[in-house]
Amino acid sequence: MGRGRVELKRIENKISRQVTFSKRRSGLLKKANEISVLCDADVALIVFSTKGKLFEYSSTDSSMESILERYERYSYAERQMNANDSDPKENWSVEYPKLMSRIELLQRNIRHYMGQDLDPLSLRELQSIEQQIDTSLKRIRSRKNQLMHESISELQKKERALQEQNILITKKLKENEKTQPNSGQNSATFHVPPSHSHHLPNLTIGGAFGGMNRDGSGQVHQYPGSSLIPPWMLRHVSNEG
Amino acid sequence: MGRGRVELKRIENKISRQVTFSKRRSGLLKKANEISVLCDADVALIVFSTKGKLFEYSSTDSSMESILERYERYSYAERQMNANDSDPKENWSVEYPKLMSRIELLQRNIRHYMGQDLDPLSLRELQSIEQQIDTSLKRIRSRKNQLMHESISELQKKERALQEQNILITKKLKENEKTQPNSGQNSATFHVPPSHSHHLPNLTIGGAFGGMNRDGSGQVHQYPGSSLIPPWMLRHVSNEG
DNA sequence: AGCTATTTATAACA
DNA sequence: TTGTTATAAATAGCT
Repeated sequence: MGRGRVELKRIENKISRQVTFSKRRSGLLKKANEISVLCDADVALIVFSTKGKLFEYSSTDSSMESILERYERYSYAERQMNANDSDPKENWSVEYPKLMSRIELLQRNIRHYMGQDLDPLSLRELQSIEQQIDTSLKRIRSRKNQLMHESISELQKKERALQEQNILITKKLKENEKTQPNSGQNSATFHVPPSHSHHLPNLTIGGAFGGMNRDGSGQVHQYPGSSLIPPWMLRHVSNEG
Repeated sequence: MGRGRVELKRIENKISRQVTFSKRRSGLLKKANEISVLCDADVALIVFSTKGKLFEYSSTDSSMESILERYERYSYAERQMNANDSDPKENWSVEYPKLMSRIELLQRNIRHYMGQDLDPLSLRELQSIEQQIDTSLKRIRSRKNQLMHESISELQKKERALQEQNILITKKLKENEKTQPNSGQNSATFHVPPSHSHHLPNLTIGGAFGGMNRDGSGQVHQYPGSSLIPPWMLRHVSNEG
């Protein structure tokens, strides 16, 4: 919608990407709100910009947290559909305080890792946490470096492949011009055998660090024709009512 | 958009509400996908229909869970457990999965803060965690410095007090020796060694602690383990006196 | 931030 | 539901 079609791929120009983000974000939030009001649905929407800034929407009657909890419950139940322990109903008076205290402990831990609520801690404890976090930071940075290196290698590999492909195509082009000197420019344009472009697997360059899909499914949420219904949209689409 | 304006309020007709929900839902999901691809954003969208059916979308490189974790980290301060509800015995089957899923989430978070299980995280998520941890580290170091300052001040105060006491006692001793030169060794009972290393004014320990802010700006990057605190200082001294 | 020319989304209808 | 169509909305490219 706008002056000219837009390809469904990362906008490379930083400025226009940012502008588009701003505009579409407000559009998305608006639509999220509309469907929640019009159709009486609970909606939670979380958006992180490239720079890590958070934008969120949640329908009025349920706060974000309660929707997320509901989601967790839903997906946890789904995940645990198979593996069920012995009926925890029987020993709830043992389990419940246990779980609660565990949760409190974990939360306190996390707050400390986030540098919050440090006042009750002694120097010794602070030092211990400091050391732990310092180690984590090194690990995280190391992993980050690794990912970036991998990404760079991948891109370089693609680059080389493309160059080779270019050479091949150029060679073919010249051969064609020699064998069919009469056909002129047209032959050059159309005579690249399509099979060659398929020699190389999926050379999609564009998304920075693209190919780093880590969700394990290997599914790529990208579809050739933007008019088609993308695969992710088919999930959960079934008769409701 | 469509034939006629639409009021932003709940659609009363059940059928058309459902149709609208279905259409708008796919539209919303599509737009969520578009902004994530076009603008390189991380998006998580959760929609519950009136009947409680779940629909979800999350951008490619981050699974839903990891985006929610990131969200939790971001807005951690605001969240609390609703600890004391009605008797948990009644809705144990509701509470249990909730608690378990929460514990899992918290544990995953903690592992990430400890630099473990980083493999499933995307580059962007790693960066987000890195930033968070870096901030935490600064806060923790700042708090540590504050404690050490307090400790030093406290010690200096005590030192001054002891010095004054020392002088007083010495003076008294001399007076006693003048008025009662016979009593001799009695004074040894009250004798405080006058020459301590603490006599020296301006006890600066460790150097660079001056002007350290609570907010972590002006951070000194000390590495744990290398910057040692004198053992006598390790005990948290706030309650002395 | 505003302003259009266009593209999209979708409400009503079939 | 699914498809079609007339229209309302969203927004891409500029300023």
